[in-house]
Amino acid sequence: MSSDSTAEPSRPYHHGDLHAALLETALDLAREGGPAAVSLREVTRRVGVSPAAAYRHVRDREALLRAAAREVQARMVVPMRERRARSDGPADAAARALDRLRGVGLGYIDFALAEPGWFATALLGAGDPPDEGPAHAAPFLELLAALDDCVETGVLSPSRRPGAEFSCWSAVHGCAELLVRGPLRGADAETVRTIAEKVVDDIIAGIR
Amino acid sequence: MSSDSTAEPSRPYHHGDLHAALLETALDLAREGGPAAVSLREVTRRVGVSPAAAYRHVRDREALLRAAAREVQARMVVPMRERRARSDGPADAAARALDRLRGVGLGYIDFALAEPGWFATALLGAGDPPDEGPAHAAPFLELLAALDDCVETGVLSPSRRPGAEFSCWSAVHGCAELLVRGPLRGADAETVRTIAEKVVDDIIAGIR
DNA sequence: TGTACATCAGTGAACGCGCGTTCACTGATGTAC
DNA sequence: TGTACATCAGTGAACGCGCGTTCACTGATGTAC
Repeated sequence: MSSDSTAEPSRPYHHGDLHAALLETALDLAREGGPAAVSLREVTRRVGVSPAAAYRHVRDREALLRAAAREVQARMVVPMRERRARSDGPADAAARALDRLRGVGLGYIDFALAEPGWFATALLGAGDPPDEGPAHAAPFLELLAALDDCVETGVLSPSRRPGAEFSCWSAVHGCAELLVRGPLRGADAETVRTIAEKVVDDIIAGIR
Repeated sequence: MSSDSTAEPSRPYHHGDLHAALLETALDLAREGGPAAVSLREVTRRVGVSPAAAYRHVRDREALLRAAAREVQARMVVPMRERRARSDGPADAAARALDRLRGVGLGYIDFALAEPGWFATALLGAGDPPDEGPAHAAPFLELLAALDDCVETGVLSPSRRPGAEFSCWSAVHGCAELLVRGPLRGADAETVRTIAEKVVDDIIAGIR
């Protein structure tokens, strides 16, 4: 038997883990309506707690939003890694490195298309607080690793490596904005796919 | 002698042209704080008119914001054209076409850096209202013309022309976001310049 | 094992804010005779 | 040229909204004796 009279299972004490619940709910709201939809009042309302309760676990609204952004960045990277793990790709290392780089780019764009609310939130994560490095967001690290892989396998000349991450990130991020918020929002799936692949292939050709 | 007792020069009747004043002030606010800073109350406050007065000239806040966005797009294109008019560039047509394409890309990024508030506003201009075509924003048209010029002068093979505008726009827009709001915001001017040029050159290399 | 106490997570009410939008109005302008 | 009238740009007050944040509090929990 539970120690609770009502049906709620295992709430150690007051709420259990309100901090986690706030973060989870902030993610729900960001997913539905982007960062602007994340308000402390709506978050606490959904969790079933008074607005003031949030302040026991979170400095202010901005801190919660930044935490959510960091979590989104982490989730962005999951499909990229899965794609690579599946890897029914080519056998030789060079072609595989290239395929990986392509996968990072397409994974980024796919994520933006599948989760526009989260995508809009993610940018806020690379914030000013000193505890987080400047450009250490998870998807960016994934890109750096893929590029290094390309250099190691001879796909990319070492002399062309410096700054390549900025070109790749720019093209792929810009493409995502173009398709999600820009003039091409609402294009049909086939067009979207074509454009995404062309942008990724063009920038890879450009940095080589 | 003016017909006015106070020093105000030439106000034909009530305000003169409140519509223009509202738009101009909306642009000021967008410039200072991006689209979120454009509120009808603050606009009318600055113009010195009651909030309700705005509704004689503008359907609602969103309509004013869209009008401002369209105006920003138009202004974005001015420096690009000036740069081209100065044109102390190379003599032969092919190199000049390439230079023009480069100029459009760098002009886009420079504008974003110089006017981040306006830049953030511009995207809202390519809106759903049927009076405006979908992808007919001024900077985009400038890009199309530059690309066509490249094809005509033999810089770009006609077979590679289709879709090239999306690759270029993606790279350049993504770069602007990277530098203005993204992980590289706050980088020193020299770094910024280097990255902007590399991104533009890489994508041009990639589409050829 | 049982009781007194300290802790601190969550409450409820309130603060002050700014927003978009509406409404009946008023008063300056331009127009018809 | 002068007067009555219609127009309609701008007013002022109010509507209802949601927000972030604070405060003194209360009550459930864990702890010391």
